[in-house]
Amino acid sequence: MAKGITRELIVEAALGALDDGGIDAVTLRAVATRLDVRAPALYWHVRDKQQLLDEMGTEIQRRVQRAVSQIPAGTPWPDALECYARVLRREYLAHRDGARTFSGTRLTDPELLRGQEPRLADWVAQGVGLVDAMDAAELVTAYVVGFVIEEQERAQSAASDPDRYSLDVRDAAVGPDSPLVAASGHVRADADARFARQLAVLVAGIVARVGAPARPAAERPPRAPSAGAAD
Amino acid sequence: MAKGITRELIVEAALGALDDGGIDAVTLRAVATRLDVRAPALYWHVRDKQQLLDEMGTEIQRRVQRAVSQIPAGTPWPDALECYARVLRREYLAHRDGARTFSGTRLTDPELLRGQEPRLADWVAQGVGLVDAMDAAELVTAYVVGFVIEEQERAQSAASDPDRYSLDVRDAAVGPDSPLVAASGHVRADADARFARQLAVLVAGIVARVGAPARPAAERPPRAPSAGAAD
DNA sequence: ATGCTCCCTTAACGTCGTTAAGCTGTCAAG
DNA sequence: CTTGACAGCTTAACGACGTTAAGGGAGCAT
Repeated sequence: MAKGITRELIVEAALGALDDGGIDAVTLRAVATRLDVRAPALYWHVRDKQQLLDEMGTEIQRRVQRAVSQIPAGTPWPDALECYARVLRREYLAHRDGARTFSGTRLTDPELLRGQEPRLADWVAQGVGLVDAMDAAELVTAYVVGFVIEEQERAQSAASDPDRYSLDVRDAAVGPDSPLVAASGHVRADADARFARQLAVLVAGIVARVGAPARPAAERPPRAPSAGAAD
Repeated sequence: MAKGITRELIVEAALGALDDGGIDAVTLRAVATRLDVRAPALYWHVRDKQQLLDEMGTEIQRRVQRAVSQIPAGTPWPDALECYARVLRREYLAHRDGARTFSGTRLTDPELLRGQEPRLADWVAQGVGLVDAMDAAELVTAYVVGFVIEEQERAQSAASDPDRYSLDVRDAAVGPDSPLVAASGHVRADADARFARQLAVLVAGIVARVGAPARPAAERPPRAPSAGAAD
């Protein structure tokens, strides 16, 4: 890899290190090595490690917004909201420890705030109040963050200690006196199904509060778009 | 502080260090100093730092369960669910970086699993299916985790950099071309009110899905209990 | 007295984020 | 063509971290 470091390359290398070894592997030395450079060189482009982490979170947020901006204007807002949730989960799941690493990061790019305007305008045009729209987005965001944190923690634990989340071990730990707790471990579906179910419940609650959109809803909510395209 | 270290004392000291300086201040040396002991002494009682963190998360979870177990049996499940959410948020907020630190920790005490049995039995007796009950608890848990992570991150950023979340700075960053985004920063209520609103929407969605409980609901959901009492 | 076990100590290793100081190339001004 | 400035990287080093190795000393059973 040739020299000529930029902040974007550093973020990219850091995301690569994250994917390979999780958050503990994102060290300045490791990132620098990926760029064929010594660790202090990074300080020319980045104030400190915290800023690098913020920059990583901001980049992920940019990808989320890029995907969400592909949802056609006029899409009934409950469908758009669900689509946003799926996109957010997908981008978090795409990187090891993604939810822990990227959630609650301070955005470094005001463009990401401005980019919310068209969607917000679309929702208001559909009759959603500003407070309701914010509550809806915040509610869904918080849910996705919490869900994926748990999901990735579980997946990582299962990888490092296969016994940890096996049903047999769980049954033994629970013991014979708690049949419902024991059974609850067995009806646990795969994460995709649970996420879809719970998200539907959540959105239904929001619709009940705000009122269904004026336009007729599409038959099926749109799939999560994959990438690219301007706003 | 006299000698005679125990695992419980270590966890207590670690929680103290967490409150004083946040997650970065929870070092084995700092915890040991609080107990008037050298860092390697901790390794006699704890396998490694990860186990200490797990033990801290487990202790918090124990406190949550202790508080939740005070909700009287027969309480309509939507009220109990809301109460659980408030208790969880309160316990997370009680410690700096609480949500980040305690969420997704591997529980070290199977008693915490068994302790869910009475509540689960109560809900099933009220006509809630097992899958619905798990979805409800998981949904609420994920929401609280995500909400409080954001809440604490914001509070901490505001403390270290007062400009960061001021409305003036935000307005300047957003610029004049995004009136809705700008306005959305101004209608943002305090965290308690937002949490209450969003939680009500969430629980309403779950009730709509599961069906209201057979018994008549109490007029007001019970307050979050404060501490103590056996199961 | 002897040895055993528990609990703690000192010393040290390797790695981390970060800073200081200096080297090297590019490029504009003289 | 020389000179100086400056961007962009280097090596060296600091203190703090998690963790391990080795050993010391109190208490107690033999």
